[in-house]
Amino acid sequence: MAGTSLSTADTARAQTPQKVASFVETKTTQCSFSIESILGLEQKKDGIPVAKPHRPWMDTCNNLGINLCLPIPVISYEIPLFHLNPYSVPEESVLECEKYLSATERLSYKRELSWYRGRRPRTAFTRNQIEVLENVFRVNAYPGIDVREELAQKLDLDEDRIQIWFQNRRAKLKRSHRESQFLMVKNTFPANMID
Amino acid sequence: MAGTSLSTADTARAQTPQKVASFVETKTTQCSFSIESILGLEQKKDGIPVAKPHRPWMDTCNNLGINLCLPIPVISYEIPLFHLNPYSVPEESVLECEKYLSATERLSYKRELSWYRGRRPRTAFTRNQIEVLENVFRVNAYPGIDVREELAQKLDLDEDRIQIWFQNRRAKLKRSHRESQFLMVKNTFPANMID
DNA sequence: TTCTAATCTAATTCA
DNA sequence: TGAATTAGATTAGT
Repeated sequence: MAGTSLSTADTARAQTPQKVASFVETKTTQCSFSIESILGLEQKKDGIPVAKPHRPWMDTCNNLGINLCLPIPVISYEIPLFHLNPYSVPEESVLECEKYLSATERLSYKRELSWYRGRRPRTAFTRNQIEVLENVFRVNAYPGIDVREELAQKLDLDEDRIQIWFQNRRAKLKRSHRESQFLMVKNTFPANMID
Repeated sequence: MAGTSLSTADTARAQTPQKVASFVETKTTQCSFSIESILGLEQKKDGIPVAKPHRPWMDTCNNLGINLCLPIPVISYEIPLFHLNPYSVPEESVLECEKYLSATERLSYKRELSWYRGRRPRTAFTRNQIEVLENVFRVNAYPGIDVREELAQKLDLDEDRIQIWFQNRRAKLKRSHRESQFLMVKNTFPANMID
């Protein structure tokens, strides 16, 4: 059944199982490592190609009996099956079905599913919320708990969301600064030095 | 240059001067502004309607003198003009020039244009590179920095490209899983229930 | 058109 | 607190 999910491109690539060796041979010049060493590094898990998914939040949630009240019976019936192995299972496979839901149902369903997955549903800030947050950010990129609380109340958001938003906003600012600095340096030199 | 980190989208959002009241009054240490004053500062710029082409990457690039050494003289002449207002520039008009370029010139020009726009030129992985990446992916979908670095060296790619490739590959896997699950659900129930 | 590289952001982990 | 990283959603190039 899983095979049907693979695109033709994937299927085509899957037809060439053991050709890594040939590649390595052609690249003998700088071969101080072997693919085998990499492959050997991670032992597979029942054929599941995931060694270290780094998803700690799954640990605390994969034993909960959630989704008892999903809006659609069909789906509430399926989800417990997904529970068995979160890694090999498409957690959002059901999202495909959303097409057949009303807007309200879809939202509520998405929320349930996200919670089931152990991940906070992605917050969709409104235009106005972003606007206020940006304006505050221009003046103070490190608002204290009091400001955050006040913003939370005014914008009808959890204080946690405010906190996270500012963290990411600062990260974004830093990143852009870094990049512009980098480009600036780059541009002080002729193109043939960088290209 | 902090201002340049804000996209035009941010500017565009600044059009709902709402009352967020004076929450700052409760806090006196960090910031002595009121939200109103902050919002008041951002009453749109001049009369510019600010259309939004959604090019966030421009944030870090629209103030830099790039393309000082374009490979094609004709175009290197043109691009600095675009610089003045990247958002109001009709890219199609630039593409017009392509008709007068050879294939090689066109390619190199496109690359420069991408670079100018602040987007990295799309990397074209070779067959061998894809093959190795796929083989590693089957065993470990979440390679650490060490494996990525090693792959980068072996495949003559930036580590960043490796990282991005695995991200996109995981997304693709998820997508295909999602689809197969959807088909499974669909096949489990009569068509009239979901279609 | 399809596939996918590149980008952006919300969320999370860890030092 | 911030850097690194993940998922997920888009954008856009081939």
